[in-house]
Amino acid sequence: MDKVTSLEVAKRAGVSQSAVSRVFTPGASASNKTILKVREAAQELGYRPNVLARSLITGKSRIIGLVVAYLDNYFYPLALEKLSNYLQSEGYHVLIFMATNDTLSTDQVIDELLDYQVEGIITASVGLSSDLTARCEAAGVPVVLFNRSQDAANHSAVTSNNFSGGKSVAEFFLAAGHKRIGYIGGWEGASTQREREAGFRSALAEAGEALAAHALGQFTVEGAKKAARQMFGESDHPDAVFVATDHMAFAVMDVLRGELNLHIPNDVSVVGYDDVPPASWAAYDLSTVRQRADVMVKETVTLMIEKIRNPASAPRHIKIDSPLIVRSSAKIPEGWTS
Amino acid sequence: MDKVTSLEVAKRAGVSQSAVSRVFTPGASASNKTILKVREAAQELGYRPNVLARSLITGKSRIIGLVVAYLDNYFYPLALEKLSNYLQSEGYHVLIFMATNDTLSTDQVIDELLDYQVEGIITASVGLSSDLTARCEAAGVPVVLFNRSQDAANHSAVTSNNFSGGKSVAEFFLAAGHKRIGYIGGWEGASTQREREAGFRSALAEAGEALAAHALGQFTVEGAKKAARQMFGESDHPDAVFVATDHMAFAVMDVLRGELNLHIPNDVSVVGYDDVPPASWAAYDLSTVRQRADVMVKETVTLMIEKIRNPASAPRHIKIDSPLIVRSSAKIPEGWTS
DNA sequence: GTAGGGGAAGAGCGGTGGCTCTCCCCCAGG
DNA sequence: CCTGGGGGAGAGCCACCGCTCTTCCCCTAC
Repeated sequence: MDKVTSLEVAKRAGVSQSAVSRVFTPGASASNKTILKVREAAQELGYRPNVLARSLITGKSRIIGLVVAYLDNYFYPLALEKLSNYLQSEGYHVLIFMATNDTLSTDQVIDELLDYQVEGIITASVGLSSDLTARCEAAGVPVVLFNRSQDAANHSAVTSNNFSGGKSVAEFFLAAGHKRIGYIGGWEGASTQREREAGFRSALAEAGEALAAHALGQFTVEGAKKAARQMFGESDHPDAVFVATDHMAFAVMDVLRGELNLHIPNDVSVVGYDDVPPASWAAYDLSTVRQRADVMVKETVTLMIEKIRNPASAPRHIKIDSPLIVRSSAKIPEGWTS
Repeated sequence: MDKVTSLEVAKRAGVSQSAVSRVFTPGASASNKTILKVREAAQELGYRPNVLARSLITGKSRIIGLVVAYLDNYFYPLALEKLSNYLQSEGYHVLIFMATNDTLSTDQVIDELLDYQVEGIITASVGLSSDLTARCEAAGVPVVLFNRSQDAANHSAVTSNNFSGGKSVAEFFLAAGHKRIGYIGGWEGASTQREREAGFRSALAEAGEALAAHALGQFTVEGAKKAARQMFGESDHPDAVFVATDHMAFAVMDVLRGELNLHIPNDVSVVGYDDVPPASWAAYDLSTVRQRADVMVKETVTLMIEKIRNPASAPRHIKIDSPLIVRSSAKIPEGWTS
């Protein structure tokens, strides 16, 4: 019933097996007559080349491994969708692996990935041990980090410009006249968290201001709620807060409005980061820094393909500009443009 | 630098290549001494078996193809995450394909999937042409539909019990005393849409009521908004509406509250379907029918594995009970329990 | 006659698995 | 006690999975 091989097609078409192979290999030459005969026989038998067998000999699996940690932040599914589409259009396919965020499981997951002879690995919001990096390097498998960077290691990475993104939020708050400014971050292990905070603090410092309150929400809804309750529980609470991801910002807004009876933006301005779809929904209408997933994905794939074609190419860290999207969750400075 | 083969390991360990193979094959026998020598040599060389080569001869790729259409409904990323995790724990890996919702591209996508010698195909919210079904059948690749069913074809499928889910929403509305009841659906091609509506209508009919308003939102935010504006633009608008997915329900709520100044649930009761995370966020607090993704995934994988082990096993359609989750977006009937 | 296009043949790619062969252990018989 | 034969575990050999690619050869066209 199953498994039609090129040999059977060859027999039926009355040619050699290698002729069949040539017909199905893009760069190869065959006479029109042979092509016709072979295609017809293949059609009749329902033959399609076995990609696995092909990749065994060519050494190219056309598979890209993708390692993802959280899918609960809406940004990642969206990125995944675009990534998969884009790679598909380039003739690659995506083998997906979920990783919890401890290094142990990540390492194991990447080992399994390597077993599948993937041509490259893209990790989304996942850190890599240097040991692992070495193994990928040794196996000649390029790695590109998506939305995460690592200083020490020589990986390629694509992120939004988190530092300048954080900075622009601070400038926005300052221009609106806010004085008590808070920050609710994610998790110290994440480069995105660190850089957003650093950019935010740096712009405050330039203006001679300092952070009035600081907390970490671990990128979770519960963590963010807890941070918000603590930061806004007292009467001298901040009048503006930058939350490191939209996902957490929604939770913060829910606490401010639903539990603490604070009005947004009159009592508190809230700004997030990511610009996931719910940020534009009327119930939140969240001002936020937009991570342009499409651009990030495009750069990631480009970088990946470049490294596959030329393994010696130097690792690069690409930072995508991330514009501030102004909506109604934060006080808008007089005469604010752009 | 790369590509350590079993032969090299064999040389270093001073054994035959097949001995190396045996050490890395679960069921095979080898002496402790050999195992030790081989493991050591493999360690030193960084050897891992080539899964592709293995699957070429065993005929088992341990790859499951996953076809997904929309990742913009939050339900799917969540399901995908669980699915991938669960399959991983069973020793399978997921090759992911995005499909737009026309049959043409789906067919092409599945062809490519078949090229990778996948052992099974799971489609999430995607319909299959019968021609395609036949080809999968012919190739001996089982197909399981996730969150979609197809009457005619003999596929296995796992869905929530959409009919009874829709029914329970109608009963809930009726118990609360609603008289003008509307429905905003998805897209007629989707079995989920049809069954939810059928269940909803059937419970109304049993009570001697009929649908006061009906519209389709195509499962998109824009479509749902348009439907809502149209349905609630006049003064004799419905006082309760069932929206076929949470995703659309949020958009409907935004329009009702933000554009039409209607109060929820005083002026209009809204109930959704899915129970995605934002449904429990305070800004929406949406009453909805819960699709238990974890149970659905578990059943899907179980079914898949059963069909892989025993290709002759009869196709089954498993329906998962879906409870109504009562929150504040709809009037709660007096003395309502469960 | 020579050049060149295109088909056939065969050697792998990195493994697996059946078959054979060896070696060792154990037991029975002299 | 020593020796020989039977049996089983474990290692080696080799064919093969389905395809690509190089080499070689043939046939055609100029």
